[in-house]
Amino acid sequence: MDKLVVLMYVVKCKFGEKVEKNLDLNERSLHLLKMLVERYIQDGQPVGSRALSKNTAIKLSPATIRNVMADLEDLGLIHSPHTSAGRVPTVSGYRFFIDSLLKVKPLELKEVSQLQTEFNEAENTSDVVNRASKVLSEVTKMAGVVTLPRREVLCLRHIEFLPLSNTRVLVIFVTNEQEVHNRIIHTSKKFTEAELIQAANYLNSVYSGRSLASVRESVFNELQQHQQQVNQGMIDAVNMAQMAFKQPPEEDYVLSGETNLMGFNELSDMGQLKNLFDAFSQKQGVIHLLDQCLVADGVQIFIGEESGYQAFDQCSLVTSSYSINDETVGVLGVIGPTRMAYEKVIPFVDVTAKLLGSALNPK
Amino acid sequence: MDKLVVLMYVVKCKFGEKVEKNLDLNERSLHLLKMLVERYIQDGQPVGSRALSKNTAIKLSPATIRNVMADLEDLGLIHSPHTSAGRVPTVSGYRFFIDSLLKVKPLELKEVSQLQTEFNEAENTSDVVNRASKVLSEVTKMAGVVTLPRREVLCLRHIEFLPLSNTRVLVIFVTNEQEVHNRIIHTSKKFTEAELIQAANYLNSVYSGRSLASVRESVFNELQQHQQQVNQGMIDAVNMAQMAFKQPPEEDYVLSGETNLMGFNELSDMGQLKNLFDAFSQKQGVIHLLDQCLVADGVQIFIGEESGYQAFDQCSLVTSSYSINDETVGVLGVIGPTRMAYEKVIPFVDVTAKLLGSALNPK
DNA sequence: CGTTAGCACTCTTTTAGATAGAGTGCTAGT
DNA sequence: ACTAGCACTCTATCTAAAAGAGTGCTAACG
Repeated sequence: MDKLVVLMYVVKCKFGEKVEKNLDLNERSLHLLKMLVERYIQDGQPVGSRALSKNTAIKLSPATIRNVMADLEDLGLIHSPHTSAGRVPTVSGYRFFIDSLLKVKPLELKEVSQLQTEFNEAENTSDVVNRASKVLSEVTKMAGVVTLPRREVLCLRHIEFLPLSNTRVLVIFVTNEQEVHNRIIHTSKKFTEAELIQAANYLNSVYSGRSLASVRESVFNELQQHQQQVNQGMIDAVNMAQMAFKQPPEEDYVLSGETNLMGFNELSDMGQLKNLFDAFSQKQGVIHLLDQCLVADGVQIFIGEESGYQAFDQCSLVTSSYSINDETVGVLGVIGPTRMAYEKVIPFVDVTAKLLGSALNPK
Repeated sequence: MDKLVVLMYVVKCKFGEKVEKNLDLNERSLHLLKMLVERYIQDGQPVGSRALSKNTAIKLSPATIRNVMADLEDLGLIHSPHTSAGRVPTVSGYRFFIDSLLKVKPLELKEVSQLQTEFNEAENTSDVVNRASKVLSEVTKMAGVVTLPRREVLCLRHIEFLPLSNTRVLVIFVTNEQEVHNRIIHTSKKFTEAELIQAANYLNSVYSGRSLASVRESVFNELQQHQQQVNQGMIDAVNMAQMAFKQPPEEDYVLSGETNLMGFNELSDMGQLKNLFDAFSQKQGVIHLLDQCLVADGVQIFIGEESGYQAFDQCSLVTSSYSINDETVGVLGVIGPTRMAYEKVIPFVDVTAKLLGSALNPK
């Protein structure tokens, strides 16, 4: 194990203002809310005033607690399923809990190093990503998701062209030492095998070792400048490179442990569950959601409807972006019921993101 | 649309002997059984004697029908969930129904040609396979599965080596005109880039255009024969080829419409469903099951526990192998509840397999 | 002898009512 | 400001009863 990672939790605080505004939310109310949420996360049952009162840390009668709870309900932080049930946190309640009340405890060194070992043997990018996803799901017993690192920052190692039928050309390129990609382009004319080899040689000599993004840029500039250059072979090569790289990188993610979600009875409504799994297999909706986490640093959390994605209404998503060489290249996270052990999941997701980043870092 | 396909249903008949043995299974009983199964497949409710009696095609009193049903129950073909419910087909009942009673109706030409169009635009193998899987699930509203074609019969187009760190070498090879594969091998010594290029050139000149299976064989023979040959470069090349190809081809399949299975209430037990989906993501169990269908021609059916795979206990699997150039290379099928419309699914799976085969056929 | 009508019986499903339990809101008292 | 007490509401559980569906058996019929 080489690098240990500094833990830092940047949790977005949407409701920061609200704390100021509602002065009636005194120390005691907050503490009660915290107790209530923690209790609910533990048991999954609506928690009543009596239950809270029995809690050692609180020496108030149920009646008093009821008054406080009525206030919290007015503020929309908790909610009663029906008259004679206890209270349950609302989305706002969870939000407030996470942003202002939750004391996240960093992982122990031992746990971190154990996590680290999961990545040690991995050979290539997709292997690392798979392991990350698997670890996320296995540790949390929920679903783990990891987006593949953005291709932009990958480093071009080698490119090659093979002629297909007609004007189609198979482009194979290797990035990041050992990741093989391929795509098919349609050229303006039919090239011979020799021409293609020559073109590849040229591109390899000029662009090998540079990032895809910079290659794309250079290629574009070169086309602009040398529009009517003498060396047609070079133009052809650059042209083909542009076609190969201009296609938007297909975004994708790796999901593990989806089936864990079938165990939670808050997700046991078959219709909802079907929606969720449909979302998983269609992918684009989830990708869109994950992309939103790409911009922010640190851990980001979507609670229930906050994600704005119907299928995730009953779920929470705890994500963190991960970086290679200080450049953010992907997102990873955990998907589970809104009632999850945030205080454990948050630091875990954070650390895993850091570890994934350094595992992907070319030494 | 170029080729139309001859339909032929070779359905394995496990219970062929039983028909002979039980002489009491006269015409009438068989017809009644047929009615019962059809009715049950339609409604999903246990069917009673009265319901069958009302059926226009049968002019028997409920009492008589009850006697017959008692016989059928003794034979283990149908079964009563409890005293006052109707009867439901057992696995044996379904088996007998499918093997001996079912009149499968071929698809209409129109339907076949419409199916055909689904494959027309597909460019490469994985695209074709994906479409096949999607079609299977969308038409049947159940889950569709297609194994990737066995690599053995693929034709080697091009091979290339790239040096990695230490003695590791990245092998890229193209099969079947445009399918790109890659793997990493560990060589006995460190090769220079020039050596690797030379090795690739040699292999390309000798083996290009041959099937992977034959390449593997030749490579093996060559190593045996020329053990102490002068040309070390050639030995190295052949050696690397062997390492690249010896690894067993990773079998895989494409699954679509799994979520359709969440809609059936015979599969609505969350525990069972979880098992099923776990099986889908672990893959090997399903692959093993599908491999069993690779040997037989035509449509094969596993009903409920017949598959011998716990997770599929509540499901039936209707499969057919598919072939390229008369060589069987893969399996495709439909997964759904045992109560499915076999008379439609069977011909559909059959035709789809034929179409997939011809879509994959290099012209 | 095969078929049918009749009937008692069994089992599930539905409905209803009663009861217990949990928790609340309100009021009055400390 | 807090608490005790109490009436009230709603859910969950249990019981009993009734309805419905279907069977198995027996005896009668052509």
